[in-house]
Amino acid sequence: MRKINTRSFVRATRWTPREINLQILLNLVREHEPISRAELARRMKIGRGMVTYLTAELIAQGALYEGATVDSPRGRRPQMLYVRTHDRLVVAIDIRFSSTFVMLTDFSGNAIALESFDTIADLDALVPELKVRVRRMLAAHAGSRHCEGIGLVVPGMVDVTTGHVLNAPQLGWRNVDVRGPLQAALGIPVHVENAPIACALARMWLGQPGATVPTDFVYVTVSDGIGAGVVVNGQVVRGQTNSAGEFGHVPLTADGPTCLCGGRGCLEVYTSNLATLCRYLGQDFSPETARALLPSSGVTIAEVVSRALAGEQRAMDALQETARHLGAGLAVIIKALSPTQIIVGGEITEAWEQLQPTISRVIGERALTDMAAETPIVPELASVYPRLRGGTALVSAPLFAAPRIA
Amino acid sequence: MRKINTRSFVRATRWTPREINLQILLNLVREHEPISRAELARRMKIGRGMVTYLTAELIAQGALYEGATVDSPRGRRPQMLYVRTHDRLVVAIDIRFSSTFVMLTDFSGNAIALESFDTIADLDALVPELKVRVRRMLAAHAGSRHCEGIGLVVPGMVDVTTGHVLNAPQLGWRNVDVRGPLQAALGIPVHVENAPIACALARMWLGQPGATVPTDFVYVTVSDGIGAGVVVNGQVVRGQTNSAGEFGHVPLTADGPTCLCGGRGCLEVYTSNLATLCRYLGQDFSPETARALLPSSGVTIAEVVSRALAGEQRAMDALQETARHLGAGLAVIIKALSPTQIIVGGEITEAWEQLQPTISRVIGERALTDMAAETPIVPELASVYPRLRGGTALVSAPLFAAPRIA
DNA sequence: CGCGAATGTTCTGGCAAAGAACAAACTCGG
DNA sequence: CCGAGTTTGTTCTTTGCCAGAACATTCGCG
Repeated sequence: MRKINTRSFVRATRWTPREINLQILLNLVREHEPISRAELARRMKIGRGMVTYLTAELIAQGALYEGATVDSPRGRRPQMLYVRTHDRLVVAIDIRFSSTFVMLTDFSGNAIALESFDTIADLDALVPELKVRVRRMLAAHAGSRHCEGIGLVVPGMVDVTTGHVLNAPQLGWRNVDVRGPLQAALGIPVHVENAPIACALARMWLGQPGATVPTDFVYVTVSDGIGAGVVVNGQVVRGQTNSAGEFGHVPLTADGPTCLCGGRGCLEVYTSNLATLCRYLGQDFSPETARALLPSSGVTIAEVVSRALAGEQRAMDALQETARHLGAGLAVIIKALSPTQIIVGGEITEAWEQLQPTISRVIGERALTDMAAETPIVPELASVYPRLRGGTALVSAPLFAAPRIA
Repeated sequence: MRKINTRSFVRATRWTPREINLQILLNLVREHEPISRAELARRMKIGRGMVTYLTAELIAQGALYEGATVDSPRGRRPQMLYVRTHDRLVVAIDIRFSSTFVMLTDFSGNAIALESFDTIADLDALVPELKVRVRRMLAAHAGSRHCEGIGLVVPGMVDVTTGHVLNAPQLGWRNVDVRGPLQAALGIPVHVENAPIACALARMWLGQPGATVPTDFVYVTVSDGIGAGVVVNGQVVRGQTNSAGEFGHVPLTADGPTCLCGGRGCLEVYTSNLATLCRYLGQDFSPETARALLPSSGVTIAEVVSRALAGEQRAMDALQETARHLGAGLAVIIKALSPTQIIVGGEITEAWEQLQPTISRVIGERALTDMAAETPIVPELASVYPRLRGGTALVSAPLFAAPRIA
């Protein structure tokens, strides 16, 4: 039951049913391809004539294409329909604290080329560098295929309507317009988004065909900080100030270590990769020591995880302690939003088999109901490049989204 | 940007634009009444002919009625339209731990009659009692007006699709079907809802005409426990297990007092009325002492508030301590959801002038951004009967909600 | 009383949905 | 090899709503 916002609504016109049904049809093809017109007619409960009419428009637009006919037990052989994805390209860019990744993908997220370079935090230097790399990548691999957009994923708060990065502490950006210059340099539409939200969008829009796609879930990223992308009713929650989902700064204790945010005992000071590293190195966590430790020690979180998997007890203890606190944090999310599942991304998921029991135990101790205790906690390995998949989703998802009506 | 759920979608038909535009028009009248057809045509950017056509249907349905014509500077005098509310009745029922309230209201929430009785937790005794009272109330006050539904507000988790109360600890109800028997006894449609969500719905649907109606907010109820109704994008968030919004059991400290939920240091053990009473009486909080203290001491939260307002320092200290912890809890909500506002309901709002600075200070200390720190925290006094208004909204809101499409 | 201006109603055209009818393409059995 | 049966896909007709123009109504003002 949704309330109509009378200050900002979209009235229905004579073409509204068509828009809606075109979009439903497109999504049905997306999730069931290959699929025939007759099957679409059955699923949508409309006549086959209507399907012919609607698909003709989508084919003319270039959204769908007809494949080969296929065998059937009897009767005329159906002609299969597919979403046109392989010749529509996207450049996904993932800017992280140390490295920036640039990936060329097709519309369904399949990688075509990937490169990376040391992150340049200065925008005036970053934009030309990206321009050269994107141009080169497209020249080398695009061929006749067309690049439909750039998806830029940033570790920080973003206003997606303006494309401004409001606050990205890791890059030192505050209220920076990154979309404008990049779009001007490349002449390709640019979409900017916060990393955890982008990961959530990828999960929602680029799921494996046949997999059940959740519409109410939380994607928690564990890296230098803790972030979360919240999806409710198939829509991302941004909040008034584009700062929804900051579960990383929910306090677990009133008197814990001080966090970068100024608070004490935040989830982040116990479970971020920096916190895990400090714990492994036997240091108390503080923002300063963590930043200092990172380069001087030469140990990375990936190293700690692999040592733990190799049997080093000290590394495993540090990770298990992280898992305990992470379980407490996820329990807060479950109480707040009761999602159908929580997806956890980050390097520590490589040791998921070892950490999952600990996380589940803590959630079980703290959950309010049995059903809540059984909320699936699903890992997503860093090796599938969730952020870059998110960049692709930024460009492709709007073409499949429900039309805004009423 | 919303994803279409291909397993459960509503296809558009030839009548879909009509449904949508009828609903938009109805809501425009609701929020701007009195309003003329010509003004509606301007606001909806459609021809006056279309408005005549649509309003004729709504008038035939009994949703709108025509009022008097009204003066205008020049030209034909417009004929004003109104939503039919005064002769459509609702019985709102608020079941609380000690008392149950029954109120007869019209469709826009105006009270016609109110009575209360000691709560009967036994469903087999409660239903006949309610049957007698509702029948008597309608006979005495309804006249020729028709009662369109009953809105039942319950302190606990509810599955609104089945009308079952999943868990209401204050009443000792677990998975109880309350809608079925009540509907059978009275022959009137019954809607059941959790109290904080009902309060949120009232706020969203029965706001004062002209007031800005929020579509992203959280309603926090402070009574024997702490509950929250969460509204995102104009829709209530229920979560997978109908347990979203349980911010009362978010931990503020890892080693605080034990809560009824089994956890430690929950927001609720610091800020519920029971916790405030314990603090005022100089007792440490525990679930048992709280329940025991309540009847034996003879002091109620309302009494503590009035003593604090009368100048008793001990009472004010107890309330201020509650406000500090409440501020910490609201800061968690702000970080999680970044709502446009938070509404606080409960007896302690009577002392809002004194408590608000404390709450705002704590939020300001903990907020991540300046904008988040300025999130409006709005009190709603218990004297306006927020729960009963919620009961009315349960019945009236579905008739104004956006049609479900795609 | 006539003119302009605004509101509200009626009429006509165009277009998309709905469904029936038709064409196409295949299997299977005799 | 042919026709019956079956399923897919296309075409055609009907229906009903949106859209906009034309028309009717009702007021103020000179």
